[in-house]
Amino acid sequence: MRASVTMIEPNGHFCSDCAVRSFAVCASLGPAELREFEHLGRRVHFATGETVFSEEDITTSFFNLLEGVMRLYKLLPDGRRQIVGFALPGDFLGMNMSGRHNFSADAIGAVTACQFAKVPFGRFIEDRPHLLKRINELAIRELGQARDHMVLLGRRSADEKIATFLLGWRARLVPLSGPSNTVPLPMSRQDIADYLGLTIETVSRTFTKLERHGVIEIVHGGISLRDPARVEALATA
Amino acid sequence: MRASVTMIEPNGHFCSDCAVRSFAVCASLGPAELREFEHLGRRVHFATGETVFSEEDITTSFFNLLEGVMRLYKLLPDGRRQIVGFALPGDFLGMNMSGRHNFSADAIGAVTACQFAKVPFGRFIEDRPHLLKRINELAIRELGQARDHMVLLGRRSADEKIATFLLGWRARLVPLSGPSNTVPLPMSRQDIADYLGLTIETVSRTFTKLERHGVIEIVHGGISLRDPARVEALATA
DNA sequence: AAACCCGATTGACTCAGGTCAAATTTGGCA
DNA sequence: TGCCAAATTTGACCTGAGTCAATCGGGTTT
Repeated sequence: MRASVTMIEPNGHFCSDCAVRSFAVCASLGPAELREFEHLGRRVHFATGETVFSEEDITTSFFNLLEGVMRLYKLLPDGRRQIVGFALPGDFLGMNMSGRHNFSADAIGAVTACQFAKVPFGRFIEDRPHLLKRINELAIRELGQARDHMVLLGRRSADEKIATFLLGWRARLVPLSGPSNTVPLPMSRQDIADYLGLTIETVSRTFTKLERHGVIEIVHGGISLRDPARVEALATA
Repeated sequence: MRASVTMIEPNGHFCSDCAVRSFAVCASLGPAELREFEHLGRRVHFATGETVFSEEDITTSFFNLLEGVMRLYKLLPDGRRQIVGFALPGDFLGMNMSGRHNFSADAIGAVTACQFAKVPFGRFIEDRPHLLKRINELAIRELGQARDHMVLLGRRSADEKIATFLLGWRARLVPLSGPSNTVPLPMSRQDIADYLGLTIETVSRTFTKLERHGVIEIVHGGISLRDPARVEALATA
């Protein structure tokens, strides 16, 4: 699958009319800088299931996700997988300025991203401390999320994991598509299981149980929160 | 307990003869800067079990750990605890430049740290991009460790967790006290359990089992690796 | 040196979530 | 429309780790 269907568009795109501009890394750039920045990135596409980069790769590119969803994961030698996060439009990937990526990333569905070569990007940052500061902020925010996820993985029950996941995912979608009680789930049950440290069967059973209890409704391509307060209660407990 | 026995030494200490200087944040500073930096920090002490800061506190200080060990953790409303990491000399704590700490930190045994007030520290960084870069590197390294720990919490068995923990902890001690097959464990069994997402009983039983099998030996204040290769095998599997 | 405390260990039993094996549903495509 | 392959759900059973309840030490106090 790897890099098989990747396409690179040679023609111009403009940062100024980029959908994710206001919350991505580039939010910290002024109009003049943006012009220069524009020439550093090229727009790339990935097809469903394609691997964008692998954990053992040394970092040669950074990506700014524009459209679609990606799963970020690590594998154990025997094939067990832990998904360490999902990336959404506006997310910046590959912050390892040196060394290797320490996780792999696949496209879930079609993905568009803005790709930057490591060296010119590094040079660009060099004399722009505000951009570095922005990247630092993003790293620290992710670190906070990572710690929250450790609590979930280490100390929460299956029900709590599912409820917390639904609310967290819904919250992440708000800036992209506004508030809603219907949570689209583009990732598979297996992906959810590997994100929450469960098996696919437990994920499925938990959804069914919550539906039987009238807490959620399993809809096509997602979950509808029938009783958001009860979901919240499950997640807090 | 909180801040009860804290002492602040008004008299001078010098960064130049600081034990952790070579691997702490300050490693990125030149001699002249170091002089200025010296005036920003004050040396503080914490007694066993004392809380240095809590997750809900808004960040007003950063700490550079000089001596001792700290546990960094998050609590669920019902009291369940997840330890998200242990801090050792040279570690920089409280990287949230704005907002609140998102974890709590207690001293395990007596601790000495270098404390910086947020505002002057922020000002100092402002026109020193190399320091910001250093902090960024540290954040990204921690992010990598956090992801590794997610894999452990979500996908590894009790035996694997214990083995991985022993090797990881031993590796972290190398720069501080050199390589050794005897791993000191200053933290309690409960701390280890809360770090690995286990119960204290499982931690205890697993240590006993490994000792029965001749893989480790439980010594006063730590664990001696009798058969490091076997521990390694357990951690890799 | 007896009494006490507190962390650690051990034992017996339980159960949440995993495993294995069918159904069943869904989606793609000829 | 109908067929195949993959994803999801469901059921029956099992087990790794949790729970609950004694002990066991080692260290400190009196």
